[in-house]
Formats: sequence, C-alpha cells, structure tokens
Amino acid sequence: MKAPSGMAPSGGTNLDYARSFNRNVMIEAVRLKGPVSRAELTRMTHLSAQTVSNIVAELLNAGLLLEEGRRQAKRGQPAIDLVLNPDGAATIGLTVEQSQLTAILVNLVGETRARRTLRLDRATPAEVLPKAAALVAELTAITGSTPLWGVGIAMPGPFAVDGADFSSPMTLPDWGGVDIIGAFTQLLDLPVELERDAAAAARAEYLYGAARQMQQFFYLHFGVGLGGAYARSGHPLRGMRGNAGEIGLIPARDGRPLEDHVSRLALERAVAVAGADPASLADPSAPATAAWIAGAVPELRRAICILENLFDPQSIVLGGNL
Amino acid sequence: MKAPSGMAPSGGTNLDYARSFNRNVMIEAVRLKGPVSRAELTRMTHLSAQTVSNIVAELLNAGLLLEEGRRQAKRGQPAIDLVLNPDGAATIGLTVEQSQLTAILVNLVGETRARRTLRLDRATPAEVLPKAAALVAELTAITGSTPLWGVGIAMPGPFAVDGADFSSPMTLPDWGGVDIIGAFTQLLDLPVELERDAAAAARAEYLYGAARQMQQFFYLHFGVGLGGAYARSGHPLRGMRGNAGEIGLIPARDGRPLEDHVSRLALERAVAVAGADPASLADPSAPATAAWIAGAVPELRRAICILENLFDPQSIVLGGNL
DNA sequence: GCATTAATTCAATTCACTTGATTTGAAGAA
DNA sequence: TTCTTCAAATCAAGTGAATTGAATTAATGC
Repeated sequence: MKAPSGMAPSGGTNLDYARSFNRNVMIEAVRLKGPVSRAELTRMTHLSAQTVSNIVAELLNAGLLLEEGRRQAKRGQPAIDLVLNPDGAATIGLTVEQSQLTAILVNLVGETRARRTLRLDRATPAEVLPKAAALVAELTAITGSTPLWGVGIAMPGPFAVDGADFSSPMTLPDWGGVDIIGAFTQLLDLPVELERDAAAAARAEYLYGAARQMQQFFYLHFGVGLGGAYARSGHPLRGMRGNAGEIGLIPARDGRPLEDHVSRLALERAVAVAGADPASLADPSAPATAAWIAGAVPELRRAICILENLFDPQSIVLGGNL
Repeated sequence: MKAPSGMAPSGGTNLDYARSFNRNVMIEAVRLKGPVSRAELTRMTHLSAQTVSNIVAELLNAGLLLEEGRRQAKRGQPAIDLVLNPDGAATIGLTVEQSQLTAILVNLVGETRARRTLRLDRATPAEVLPKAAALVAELTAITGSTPLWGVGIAMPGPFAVDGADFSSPMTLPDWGGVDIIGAFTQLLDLPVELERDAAAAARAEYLYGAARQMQQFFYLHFGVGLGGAYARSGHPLRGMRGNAGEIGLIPARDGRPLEDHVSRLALERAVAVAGADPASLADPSAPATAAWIAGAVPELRRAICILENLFDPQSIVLGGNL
C-alpha cells in the first residue's frame, strides 16, 4: 500500500484503492437507491455477484448495512433488502459564521443527533480553532463506539485571495494566508473537508435533501448574502481557490454585485431605508418588502438564465433562509 | 471481464479497469511532462517502480513510447528518457459546420497528418453521415498499421433540446431527436466522442495548445458566434445536455444574447449596417469596426467577470478566429 | 411432489500490482 | 585503476481483490 488514501491528482490505481473505491460505490448505491438486494447491486455496479456478496458481508459485519427481511417475489429466491444502518457511522459538521460557531453530529441518513453552538467575538483563527476543537471533542464523546468518519467545515465564501481585492462583506477576515484544512486536521486528528457554506449546503441537499439522486444541479443559497454551487455527483465544483459558484458577486445590470440586490442583507437595507418596521421583513405585502421584491426578481431571473446557459444543469435548487 | 470499457456511471472497478486506467495515466504523464524517466513516473503516479517498468515495457512494445537515450546524471545510474512516439497512434477529428464537413487525422502530439474537406448543401443527418463515413474511410486508409484510437466529433452548439425553445442561430437544424453518438458509432465502427465545437476546441487547447497542463480553465471560443467551455483535467464540463459553457447565450445588459454583441456575426452585421466596406472587418481602425469594438468590450468584460465568479478558473484562454 | 426461476454462496482461479532482493551504469574518492 | 556510493531499473516470488463456474437455497406454478 503505497498510494496515499484518496488518490493522488494524477495517480494510478492499485488494489487498495480499487477496494476502497468499490466499498464507497456500494455504500453510495445503497444510500441512493433505498432498500436494494445484492442482486440489484450486482446489476447497478457491474461487479460480479460474488464480489457484491463479499463486500456486503463485510459492510454488514462492520455495522454499516442492515438486512431488512425478504421481499415478496414472483419467482426464484426472494431478494433480501439491504439498507444503510442509520447509526453505522457519524460525521461532524462545523459551521463557522461571523459571530457564531456551530457543530452538529450527523448520522448516515442525515439525522442530526446533537448540536452545539458557541458565540464568537470575532471569527479569527485564534478564537475559532480552540473552540472548534472543544465542540468536536464534546460531540466525539457522544458517538461512543460508532465510527466517526470525519469533519466537514463550512465557512462563508468567498475565500480570501492573497493579493487580489477579491472579497465581499461576507468573507471572514483574518483567514488570509491560513492553511485551513491543515490547521484543522492537525488540531482534530480526523479527516477534514472544507467547503464554502453554499457548497456545503449543496452537498447536504444532494445527500439528504431536495437534490437527492440529482446527477448535477446548481444550488442557490439565500443566506445573509447570496451564494451558490454547481455540483456533479454530489461534488461541488471548487474552482482554483474554492470560490466557484459565487453568483452573488456577478455584476447586476447596474454593475454592482448581484448580492446588493438579491439577499437578506439587501432586503434589510431596503426596509431600513424606507423607514419601515424591521418586523415587516418577512411580509411580502408590506410596501417596502414588495418594492424590494419587484426590483430583485428580474435580477434573479437574469442570473438564473446565466446559470442555465453556463452550467446546463438538470435543475436549480433553492435553499437558505429567505 | 464484465465491466464495459470505460466504466459505468456509478460502476465499480475491477482489475481490467484498473489496468487500462493505469495505462492511460502513464501515457498522460509522458504526454504532459515531456521526457521523463521510469523513476520519475514512479514518483508521479505513486505506483511501484516495478509496475511502472512493466507498463512502460508494454507501451514501448506497442510502439506508443520511445526511449530517448540516457540523461547525464550526477550520481547513480542515469535515467532513460521516455517520450511519446508521435506516430504511435492516431485519432480523427471531424468538424461539422453549417456548410462544410472537415476531417483531420491527428497524431499523438497533435500534428495534423492529413485534412479533407467537403462542402455541404445543408448539414442534415442524411447528408452528413454518409459523407463523414467517406472522409473517415479515406483517412483510415492513410493510417496504415498505426492504430486508430477513435473519432472526435465537433458540432456547433448549443445542441437542440427537444421541446424547449432553446436554440441560437448557430444550432444545426434537423438534428433534434437524433442519437448522434449512436449513429456515428454504428456507421464508423470506431469509438466516438461528441462535443460542442467550443468544448472540442477547449480539449485541443488542453492537449496541445495554450492550456497545456492547466488543471482547469475557461475557454472562450470566438467563432461565428461566441462559445465557451470550462474544462478540468482536460474534460469539458458537459452539463445535462452537453450545452454547458454557452456564454454566447447569456443576456447582455440590454437583455439580448451576448452573442448579438460579441461575435463575428455581430461585427459583420455592424459593419453592414454602417454601410462600410466588408473588407474593413479586420481593421480595428476602420470607423465601423472601432465603434463595434467600443460596444463589445464592456460586454465582454462583464462576461469575464461572471466567469471568474462562477468558475473561479485558473485562467481564461481565448481562441477562435477573430 | 416436481420443474422452474432467481438470489445467493462455495471453491478454485486469475492477474495487476507489490515487495524485497539484485543488477546495472555512472560519479566520486582513494 | 579500483573501490565505494548512489540512483535507476529489473528479477522473482507473493498478495489480494475480483472473476468464473458450479452448487445451494427459497420461493412460485403446474
């Protein structure tokens, strides 16, 4: 076993890699296609029946799969349905925001088993890293004997780019030259993945939400700002610096960032300027809100047209809190 | 050997697939990194030295690689440089345009060894398919004993979409419901790949042109219209229907497609409207041309800004004939 | 009860890659 | 010249993930 786990960018395959690859394929297949039999997995993966049988036995033994009784068949031996064991493994999701830090413990079917939040004075590395370690330790303690696969970190985008004046009001300060993945990996001693908030949300939609089974889609994330991510087979397009999909920063018709027109921050600002009651934000019939919507919709429509042409996605999925 | 060549969308791996995968990796490595030694390939691919040695022997034997003499080293046994055998294999590129059909025979280092062109009355399947078969047969005859890997077909984008009114002046008529790849595969009895013209051009830039070694880039294709493609590891993003990257169709500030402002067709139209000499098209100091440029540049700048934010590419590569 | 059908498993085999030891070819030192 | 050092490349044996082909299991339908 010489190859690093994962696989080098342009590296070759070996038996070890093929092995773990096929285990992943199998787990993914069960996750996506609900209850399936070994025979169905054989047809889906193009592996031999024997191989599927062996791998399934292994995964059952590891507690990742469960047998769910036989199906009523027409002819032949009835199939045995297999499902994911919801608590066969867990992952931790860590969300870093401007003024708070959230950690959730998620099981294999996307259920949140625990949640912890801490307020932050300012989301600097010095403040975030130790607090994150504490939260992760706390959640790890809960897992007990169920294996913990790793930690997924979501941070507001776009990521700062050294040298370039490439930022938005959403970008976290003080993370400029930091090797974020490296820092967290060393700190937590667990596999770590890092995504922009919108990309992380897109993955969640693919795994457990509206975009399940969607081969490819663009996810529009209405948060405080406006983010987005294109995902194929559940993997968000990252781009050179992890900033692909930042639709909030594309120029609107007036040349300002789209985010200035279509986002919660924009709505809040519009309502404040109109001198309206901040409580009326969510009320589409309030005059200030209605006026804002009238202005935002055409901009959004234009943006969606751009997305359709540049990504040709199967679907555009909307999410966030707006 | 049960798995189909290539690999099923979500299929598993087996020894056969790993084998061909590693051969591909090796060829790609030699192609990209110029002359390399077996030892360097070992480090690049993370395979064992023995495996690399075996595969290289195989590829030398197949005539795909050549040994290029020893290198002057400092210590240790000097390395033997390996390079691609330019004529170890060939591929055919087939370009379908509105009124002509072009086939080129390309060797492993991207040199065109032969070119054939036919005029078309109209690029319908009934007219294109037999003529394409004739051209391919003609070029195949030239190859002699060098293996022919397959045919890459480039067609103007966007591809027609059934039902939707999703087309541009560039789209070929009459190809609506046609299974293009299937038709050509059956006709030519060779592996066939199909891309939009811009995507095909992007692949060429990656393989032999300005984007060599570029992990990811957006390619802007100035043809008659305006096309584009985002490519990662040389593979263009295809989208749901192969139409991803169609930047010519995104709305400009006035709501019309960008292509109406930035393209050769737009320039021709502008010059014609101004009543200027069509020959002055290429002269940037001609008044009509200069006026057109002044209008097109800001639109193009906006588009590039959109690309930067949506794809976060390493670079934007320009190509085409403008 | 017996043939039929399909899912699953048993037993033996295959083969791409790895490991560990060895050989090869050159530079540098005695 | 001869020996040592170093790195590249190869030889020979072994590993293990997957495959193949035959056998087993569990239901339906006659």
